[in-house]
Amino acid sequence: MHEPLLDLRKLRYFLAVAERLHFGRAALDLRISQPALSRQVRQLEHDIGTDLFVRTSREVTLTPAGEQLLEDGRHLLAAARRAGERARRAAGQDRLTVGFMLGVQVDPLLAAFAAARPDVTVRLERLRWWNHGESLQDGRVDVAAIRLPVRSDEGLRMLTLDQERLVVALPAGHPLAGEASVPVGALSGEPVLRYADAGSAWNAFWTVDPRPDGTQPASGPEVRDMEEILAYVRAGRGVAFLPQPVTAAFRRPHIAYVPVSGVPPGTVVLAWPVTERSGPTRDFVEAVRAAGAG
Amino acid sequence: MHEPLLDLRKLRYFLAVAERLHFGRAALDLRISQPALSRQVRQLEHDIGTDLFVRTSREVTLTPAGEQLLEDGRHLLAAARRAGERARRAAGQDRLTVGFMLGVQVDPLLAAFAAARPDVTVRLERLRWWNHGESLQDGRVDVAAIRLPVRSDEGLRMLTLDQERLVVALPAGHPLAGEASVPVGALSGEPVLRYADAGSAWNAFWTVDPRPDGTQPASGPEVRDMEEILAYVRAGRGVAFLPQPVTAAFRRPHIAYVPVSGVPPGTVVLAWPVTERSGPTRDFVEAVRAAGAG
DNA sequence: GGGCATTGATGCCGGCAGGGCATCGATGGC
DNA sequence: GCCATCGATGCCCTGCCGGCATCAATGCCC
Repeated sequence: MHEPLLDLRKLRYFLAVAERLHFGRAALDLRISQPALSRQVRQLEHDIGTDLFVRTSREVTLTPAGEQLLEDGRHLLAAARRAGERARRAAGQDRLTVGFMLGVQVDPLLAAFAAARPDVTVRLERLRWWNHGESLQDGRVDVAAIRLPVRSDEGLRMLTLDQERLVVALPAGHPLAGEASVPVGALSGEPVLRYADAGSAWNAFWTVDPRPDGTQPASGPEVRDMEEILAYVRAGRGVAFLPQPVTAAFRRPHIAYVPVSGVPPGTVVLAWPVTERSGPTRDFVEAVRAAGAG
Repeated sequence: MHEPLLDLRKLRYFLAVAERLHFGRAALDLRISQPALSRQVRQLEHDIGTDLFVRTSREVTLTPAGEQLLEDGRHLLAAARRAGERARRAAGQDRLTVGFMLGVQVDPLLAAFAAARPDVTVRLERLRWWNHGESLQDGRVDVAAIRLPVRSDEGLRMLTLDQERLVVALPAGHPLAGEASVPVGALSGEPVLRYADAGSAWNAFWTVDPRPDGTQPASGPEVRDMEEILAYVRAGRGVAFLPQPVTAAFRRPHIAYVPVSGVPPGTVVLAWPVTERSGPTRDFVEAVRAAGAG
């Protein structure tokens, strides 16, 4: 009884492959494995009833059907996002969704807003560094407390909330693990763990590059998950930098977090789309601004 | 890592509810259970981030967001179907998908076509009485060997292929089970099993109504599945009419199939959309027509 | 006003799809 | 001719979807 209706998730996978003409790269970007992607695309081809790619082990090409679907699929996906956004928008002015990143304290913000607009119901949504832009743009969240950097093309307005000290994750046995703080230059020989598919801006963030003292980060293994980072660190395969507040969520035996000196702090901002969506959004920003001043 | 992207299956479910404002009816129409439907709609509401219905146990109403999504969703779903169709269409003229219903022999048709157009690759797709129209319209199949009736608004051209004798499924212990054939009038007292959500035309088909001898079919339990039919028949709870060729797929102990006399035969037709899609479609029809004449 | 029918929600379970890891096979490049 | 690249395949495991049974809320009717 199952419907062979077009599946937007598979369509999104297809588009990723079609735009890069490369399964491995597309899989990285989609944050799934290459085999999973291959299979999903195959299934899409079966659902539609025609091949979309010509695959050789050296090259991936679009079939005519693929070309057509690349064109239509982009519009379809955009229309789907718009539909969700418009529905949310129609829901009215008595609700507000606030995004936040791990470790960012939102309760003061919520308290300030609740005082100003007790009539508005607030929902919370956890964001990741790689999806905050999309979430704000398509209206899944109205306003979010996130870490810099943000891409300039994301169309966000921002208000600085806080500064976060940077710490380094070291294995407990590391010579520097006991220090009260460690200058970044002392870590220049250590390979730095990086997220596999971060853009250059986020890569710079994770590796603390450039560094005020001119030292260069050594490139370490690529990871895809915080637990992977911790496993590498514990094994002595590398170190990782992260904002101090997130460490609370990842206290582990054999892992030490040591504040890093000689680097600028990270910045937490309140961000919202330039295309202001709801009255509550503006009120939230204003309430936070006022509370910050007071 | 899961995407909260709009899911078209859930959207289709939502539309069914939104148009009927009734979960139970919509579930019947979608051929899933009411609990499953309720949950899918709930999940859609969670994905989008806002309620779509106001539910009381007496009435279901759309929220403003629901109204909006009803409007946009229809277009989105239509666009999705079109996208699939256009992709198939772009695939070119060297492939043809042939639909068929259970029990219809397609090999002569395929043989005739293979002789005429050996260059075309043929795919087969099994159709059901309740989805053949959609499949032909959105191009999932190019041409299909199906049973009448078809709805006149389905925009199909047709060519008669065959006539099928009607048989009745009886429990093996039934007094008429041993007969070589049974007049339809002899069955007028028996409750007739019917599909739960068939339109009136198909309902008439399953119940053999009206009957040439003027007898009236008695209404029996509604079923949703051929196996349910057989279970009912075996239990003596009712009888069911079906075209003789489909019985081959459902031979079972304790079930007897007896030809029915005094009723017109069923008709198998080759059907294709008036908006002729591919050259191969026309060639297929022509090959079948020619073979039928020969 | 109390039983009853209607209707959507919930608990529980089984099957399957989707994703991950390890590995294979094909294809160019050096 | 070896090797690197890259998509496909085998195997497993988890989570989701759907089904059945049942519950809870709400009008209706006598």
